[in-house]
This record gives sequence, structure tokens and C-alpha cells, in this order.
Amino acid sequence: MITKESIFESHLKTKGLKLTPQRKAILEEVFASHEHFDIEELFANLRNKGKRISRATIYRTLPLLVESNLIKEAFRYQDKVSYEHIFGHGHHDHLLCIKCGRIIEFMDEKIEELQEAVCKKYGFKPTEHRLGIKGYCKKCISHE
Amino acid sequence: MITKESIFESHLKTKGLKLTPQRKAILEEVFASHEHFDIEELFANLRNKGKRISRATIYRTLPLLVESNLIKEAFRYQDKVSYEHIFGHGHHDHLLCIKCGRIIEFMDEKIEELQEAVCKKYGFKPTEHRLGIKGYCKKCISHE
DNA sequence: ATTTTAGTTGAGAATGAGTCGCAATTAAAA
DNA sequence: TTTTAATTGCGACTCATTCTCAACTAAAAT
Ligand SMILES: [Mn+2]
Ligand SMILES: [Mn+2]
Ligand SMILES: [Zn+2]
Ligand SMILES: [Zn+2]
Repeated sequence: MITKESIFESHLKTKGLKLTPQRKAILEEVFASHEHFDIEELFANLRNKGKRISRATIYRTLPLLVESNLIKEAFRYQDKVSYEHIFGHGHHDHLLCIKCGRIIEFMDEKIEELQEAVCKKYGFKPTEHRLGIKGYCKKCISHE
Repeated sequence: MITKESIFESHLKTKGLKLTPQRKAILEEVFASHEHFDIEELFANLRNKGKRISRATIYRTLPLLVESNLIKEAFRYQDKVSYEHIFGHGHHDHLLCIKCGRIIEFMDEKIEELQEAVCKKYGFKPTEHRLGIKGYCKKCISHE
């Protein structure tokens, strides 16, 4: 069975890297919730669970998880990079409320297809795309 | 006639700010080429034209140009923020080659419409959106 | 099971983009 | 002109991220 652990492990192996307790804990924490997270939050969450892992290790581990296709950078908001895990989750894009910070995820198959068509038109081979729409969410429009 | 100068000037006036030689020079430089640019490049370009304007002033001025809707942040690539002027130019999105750094601009009316539809569906009032597709450009696919 | 090897960790120093405080300067209103 | 309030450049500062290095440890080799 393919699990996030086995994926991470084999990616590490491929690169001649080791599976340490710290790396395991980070992997686990990243999948412990379905929220988007930034590095500081991840650091704090680990602390709250008694795992004293240094920021340096977290900064070193996240790129490994990205390379493993287990997580990715989801968006940036106010200079913070937010990540999300992607293993086991479908692709989607984001609406970002600039008033209250709410994040709405959406997925539009037609938009995806049109993006493919654009790439084809330019002979471009896409590896990743990001569509972020900023504005005011339903709740915030009235108080705008 | 509405010019970029008049737009900037009236925006400054609205905020009780002054039109200084430095601000004029930055505005001019930003429209001197149609390339995307980052702050360091802008700083260097001004230097090369004999304008010794401090980075602090550039950092302080760009947000004013953004507020004036004369420029906007176009995308980020390798931690550098790239801007582009928008006055006199239609909206578009970007393909970014992660091998050679080439930028391809595109605009797809249908994608724009579908984005609107998504926003409507969620009662979201968009103020800005950004679609960036990373991958390999035509030239780079072969050497990938 | 023990040894060996090479990668890993945490702490703090270093870096670098961006911001800030301030004294001297200046645009532009009066 | 004079006066007022904003602006500038400089260097100090902040804060996120990266780096250095000595002590440590996973995992391969024996
Ligand atoms: Mn998401
Ligand atoms: Mn562009
Ligand atoms: Zn909101
Ligand atoms: Zn290319």
C-alpha cells in the first residue's frame, strides 16, 4: 500500500537521506490537520505536542516533502508562505479574503482544461500552476 | 488627456503627498521598458541613467504606483517580486519557464469569465487575481 | 551485535530583503 | 517670500530564512 510514509521514505532513500524521528514527526504533523499552515504554525503545533524540533530542521524538511509531492506551497498572504498537504487531496485553487483572511477552495474543471489548452498553444509543458483570487468574501462585502 | 503622470499626480494629491523629482524619475523608469522588473533592477537602471535614488525611496514609491493602478506585482520567481506596469496594457497572466526563466504572457477571455463565475458562486467580490503556470518552455523541453 | 560511515540535528551566527527613525532638505500652500 | 508638512538618504533595525559546526545517530557494513 502506498502511504505518505512510504512515499517520503522512498524519496529520502533515492537521495541517500535518512528517515529521522524529526522528519517523521514533521510529516505526521503536516497531515494531522487539513488546514493550510505556515512554518511558524507548524513549529508551534509541534511544540504543543511536546516535539522540540528546531526551526532549522523544519526549514530543511519542508522542501523534502515538497519534492516528494506530499505538500506544496499553496499561496502567500501578507508575506507568509502557506503550505498545504496534497497527498490524498485533489488539486484546487483559492479565493482569499483580504479583509478577514478567509480561504475558500475551489476547483473548476473547465478552467483547468483551458489552462492546458493555453500551454499547448505555446508548446509549454506545465509542472504546476497557481490561481489565486483576492477580494472580499460574502461576510466582508457588507462591512467593506 | 489622461496620462500616467496625471494619474500619479492626482493620486498623490488625494493623499496629500508631493510630486518629487525622485518619484517622477521612478515613474518614468518604470515605463521606460515593457519588461517585468524587480526592485534591484529598477534601482540599477536608475543608477545607469545617473539618477542616484535610494532603495528606501524606491521601496516607498512602488506602493504608491500600485495604489495608483499604474503598476502591479506580476509574479514571484525565486523569491524576487517582479512588477510590471499596467497603465495602457491589458490584463494578462503568465507562463514561467523554470529552466531558462522565460516569461510568456497570455490572456484567455474564457478563463476570465469562468473566474468571475466562481466568484459569483461563492458571493466573493474579487479585486485581483493571479494565474501563474510554471513549467518548461518550448525551447527547454528538449533539453529537459 | 559492533563498528563505521555519512547524513542530521540544534544553537546561534550570518545573510538579505524590506522597514524605520531621524536630521537635513524641499515641494507647494499660504 | 515665508511657512508648513512631506520627503529624502543614510544607517540602524527587523525578521524570515540560510548557514556553520560540533555533537549525535540512522543505517549500511562487517
Ligand atoms: Mn488549499
Ligand atoms: Mn506581464
Ligand atoms: Zn472575509
Ligand atoms: Zn525555457
